[in-house]
Amino acid sequence: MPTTNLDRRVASRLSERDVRYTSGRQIVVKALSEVDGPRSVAELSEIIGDSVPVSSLYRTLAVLEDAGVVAPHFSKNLARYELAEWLAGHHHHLVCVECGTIDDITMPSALEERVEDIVTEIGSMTSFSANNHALEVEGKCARCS
Amino acid sequence: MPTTNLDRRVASRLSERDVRYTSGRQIVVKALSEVDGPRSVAELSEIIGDSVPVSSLYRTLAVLEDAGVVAPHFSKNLARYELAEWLAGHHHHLVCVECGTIDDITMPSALEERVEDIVTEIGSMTSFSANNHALEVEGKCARCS
DNA sequence: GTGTATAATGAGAATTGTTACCGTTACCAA
DNA sequence: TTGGTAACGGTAACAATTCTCATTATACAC
Repeated sequence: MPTTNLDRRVASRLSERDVRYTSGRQIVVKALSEVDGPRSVAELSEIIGDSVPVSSLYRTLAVLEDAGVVAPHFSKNLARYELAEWLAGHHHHLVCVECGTIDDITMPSALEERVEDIVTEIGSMTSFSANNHALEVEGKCARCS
Repeated sequence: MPTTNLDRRVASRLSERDVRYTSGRQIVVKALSEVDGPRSVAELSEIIGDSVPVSSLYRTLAVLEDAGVVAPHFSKNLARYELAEWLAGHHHHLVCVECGTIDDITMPSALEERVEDIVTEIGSMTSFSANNHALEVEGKCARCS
């Protein structure tokens, strides 16, 4: 019984693929929607509690990734998941090289346009047809500085 | 006894830090210099053979990473290492969403400067101290288009 | 509703990549 | 040489992830 708008969008995506939107999966999607960056299984488990056991968390994330609902991000040998861009909006990442935490950053449109221009130029320089991009900024987060 | 130019540069970097450039370390650097992308420990071990045992490979890569000679790249829960940018040159990645291939791209300096400007502005917008960036361009490579 | 086939779940075992440990070996300086 | 320290290599420990399989929930046909 999807309630929020996000739930409805995810439900429709999953039903297209004959994948059930079970309560455990809803819990995971909700948890991901309430944080501001990719989260590891351990972090999600901390947030969610034991209503979704770890083994199910892994399976659920694999299913959601397969359906294009979440996207993985790897750092320091740890997979972190976030809602796919068609759900969460286009954004970039601030990656802390100290603690590995990743924060989302949505750039002002002026800045974003400049990134898009650069990507377009790369496309015209190469035989590569670009359709998306990800700018990862590495450095130290406020806590680690 | 470093022989190649690369060896000399690495040797000097390591000696600055009082880290020895042993033969095992030279073998690893040589192996990385002869491939065209990041390689995992398993892949390196395959290339190198058992002249450098796996446990030493891990330690060697950790030492070299610490000294800034190699840089890790994570995907699918696997660390892959490549020579650091000051040895291999700063570059970005073209990621093909069809076949998964990652190609390096070195951008013209004018374009690169524009990326750096954007990263600098992001830094000044946030409490994040940026020191590097990675622009991953997603799309279709020539073969898959 | 009831039955049935199938998808999803949950607990733990197994696997895999990585790190830690520790006795041995190689190197450098006196 | 010799003594001190860095590096090595084999193995055990570890942590993240995947697999297994018996159980439970769900959708669909009747």
